[in-house]
Amino acid sequence: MRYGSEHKAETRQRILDIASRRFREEGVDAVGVASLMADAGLTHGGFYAHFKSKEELVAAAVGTALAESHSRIKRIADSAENGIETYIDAYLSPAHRDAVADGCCFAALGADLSRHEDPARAVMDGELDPYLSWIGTLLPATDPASVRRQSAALFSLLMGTLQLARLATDREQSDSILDSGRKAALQLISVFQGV
Amino acid sequence: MRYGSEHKAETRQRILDIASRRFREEGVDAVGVASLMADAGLTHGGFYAHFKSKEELVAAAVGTALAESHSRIKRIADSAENGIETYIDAYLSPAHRDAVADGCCFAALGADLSRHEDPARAVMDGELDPYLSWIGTLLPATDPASVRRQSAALFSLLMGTLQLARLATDREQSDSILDSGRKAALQLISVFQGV
DNA sequence: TGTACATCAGTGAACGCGCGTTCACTGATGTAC
DNA sequence: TGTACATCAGTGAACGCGCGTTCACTGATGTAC
Repeated sequence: MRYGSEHKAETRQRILDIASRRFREEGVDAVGVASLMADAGLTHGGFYAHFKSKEELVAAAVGTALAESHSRIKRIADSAENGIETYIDAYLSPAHRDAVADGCCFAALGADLSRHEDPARAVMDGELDPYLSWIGTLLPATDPASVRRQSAALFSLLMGTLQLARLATDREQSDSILDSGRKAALQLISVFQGV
Repeated sequence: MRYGSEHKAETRQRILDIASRRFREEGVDAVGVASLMADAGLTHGGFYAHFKSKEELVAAAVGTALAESHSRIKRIADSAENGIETYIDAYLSPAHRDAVADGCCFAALGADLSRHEDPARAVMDGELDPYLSWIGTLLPATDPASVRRQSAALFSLLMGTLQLARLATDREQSDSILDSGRKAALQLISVFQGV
């Protein structure tokens, strides 16, 4: 079976897209290579024509997940009039809570990956700084050190809120956790602005 | 080998203590029954004299972990003059960041457990409300609904900050994330107090 | 234009391994007589 | 007090299973002549 010149790259991308979604949804350990390849319409043996190991796939898939979820939320926030409020609302929306597979990679896999020193953790660690810097661009400008502190705190609040909302089984309680986080985030922004 | 009357209960507790620490440190899936029993000085076969299944152990160990880490931090905060500040400082201390095995169970296992509907998740879910209520007792009293919202937001900020600090590989960056969270938490408290 | 060959993405059987779980067994101790 | 027996926490071999990984092979297509 010989294929066109872009065929292999397309297959690799298909595996990456599926992996980046399923890892967030089910956790890295719960998703096996064979099951992943089956989802891509292939058999497990072919996997190693695309990746050296599962570890390497995890790192690449985390990179894909970070890039994808961040570019989506950046697009929403950067095009809005009030970027920071739009960002907060999108991040703490019930839709984001319910769409783990397409959602924030830090919230879904951060606690897991922080346990090991492996390539995937390095990828996520490396993406933290740029992401916090981007959040900084949405904040009222003061000195860089303050912006950095404020970005970190705001994102911590959002990520923690999202995870708590995902943990709560009761729908009403979960919704109210999201509301609490949204309100507190806006209050925090006000403090940052010196209002 | 027949033993004294409390012997079996002691063994069960020993397994639970080891499991509650190792699950937080390494993750539930990474800790096998055999390895756990070896840590307790026993062989794997005896496990099922104490627990019906690994799933049941996980639920019991999560209960132990929650009870232990909460009672420790409550003791510290409740005995202090300014409970809420003491709580924030303890939760966001470098010591807590570095002691995953003895630390907050929500931060260590929350994201993992929120993926399944199993007994352990139910245990953790059930402990969330009481824990947020306790945080509420440290907050300046207003109406119950506000206190609840404030507790949820404060804890989200703390948990998110702790996880982010654990994710960051660079020690200096991690310390500064903890500082950011501490500062933001205090600012949030001030807003809650209407200062 | 037609034929022979090289390519290589994908196949699927097989590998060693560790997992959770089961079960016949052990043997030190408590109890009954 | 001494003997026979019951108890049962813990042992360790064995189970089926799914994991990540390897590898000899396939066969449709591109290339060379």
